[in-house]
Amino acid sequence: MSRSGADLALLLLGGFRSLVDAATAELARRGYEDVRPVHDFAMRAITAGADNASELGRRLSVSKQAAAKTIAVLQERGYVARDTDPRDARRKRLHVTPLGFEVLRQGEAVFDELRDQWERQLGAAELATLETHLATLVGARPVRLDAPGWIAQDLGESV
Amino acid sequence: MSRSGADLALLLLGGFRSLVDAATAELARRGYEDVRPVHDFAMRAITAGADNASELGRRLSVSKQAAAKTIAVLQERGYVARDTDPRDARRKRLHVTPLGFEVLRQGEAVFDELRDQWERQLGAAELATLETHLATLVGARPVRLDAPGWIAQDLGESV
DNA sequence: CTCGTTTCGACAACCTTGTTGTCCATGACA
DNA sequence: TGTCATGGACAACAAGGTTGTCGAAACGAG
Repeated sequence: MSRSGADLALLLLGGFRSLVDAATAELARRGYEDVRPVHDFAMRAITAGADNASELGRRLSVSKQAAAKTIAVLQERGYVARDTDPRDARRKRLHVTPLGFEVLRQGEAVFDELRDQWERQLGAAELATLETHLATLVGARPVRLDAPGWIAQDLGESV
Repeated sequence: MSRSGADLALLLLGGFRSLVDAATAELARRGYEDVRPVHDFAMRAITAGADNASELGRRLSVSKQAAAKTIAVLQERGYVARDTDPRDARRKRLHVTPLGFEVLRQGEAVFDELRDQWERQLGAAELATLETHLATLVGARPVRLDAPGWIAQDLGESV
């Protein structure tokens, strides 16, 4: 019974959403409400060296204005902080706060737990195979997490 | 090398986006630009019996106002048409036009071609296994395609 | 040293896809 | 007939993104 291509797309989306929805819920349960993937993604980029809004925008493939808005939210929640750069007065150096790191750590743990759960359902070897195959198909293309409503914009067809 | 849970989520998202982006591009190439997944989804629901805005909203788990906006777009493009219901003057009966059906048909074909491509890369049996496993993990939960920016809102963590 | 160019950050206006709230016309029913 | 439910339209607003503009600071060439 060969499934249709549209079904396959739906399966992938469904898998992703299952994971993500569960993770979001668990994070909220642990006291980190309002944590969004974009936030996590941004914090990782900041940790990795994107210490100003313009650079963060570039790394996330988003306009610097959008990056600035994300930063504003993160800052408001206390996940990142900014101070002026003594060497370049135009910049405000960004860094992730201990609280921000805690969110990152917990988020990772939650996702790993979910993966373990799937592993118990499918078996370690099976899940590993599935991952390998997906990796083959997806390739090394970086995944962008931006673009609000992209699901509605890009999801081209038949899904 | 056990991958992390976050990577798994990213793989799923990546797979989905690969498919969808390719399909959108191909559809555009065939002359159907600006076709969005939501449109396809909505047309299917209309075909399946959601012949008015309120009902469509319910089926798509979206407010009737949002459904009405989608309908307005579809109508403008000529994919659906509306006429008054002779038995209930409050209603405007919806139906998909031949052009709309053509879009649906082509969209399906595009997705199937993409699936075939993956099948050639992985082998029929392997892809079937992958699909079966995903289906197991995802369960029968219907996938909602709504919520603008849900990716940014729900993607909870670590992804 | 000064002038032009580039870069950062902020502000404003606008788009898109949702959401609620409100309202009227119509239909269903007691 | 009077009351209540429903469909559709309109308005106001939210979230996330975009582009355009602009001032301040830095850099580099004369």
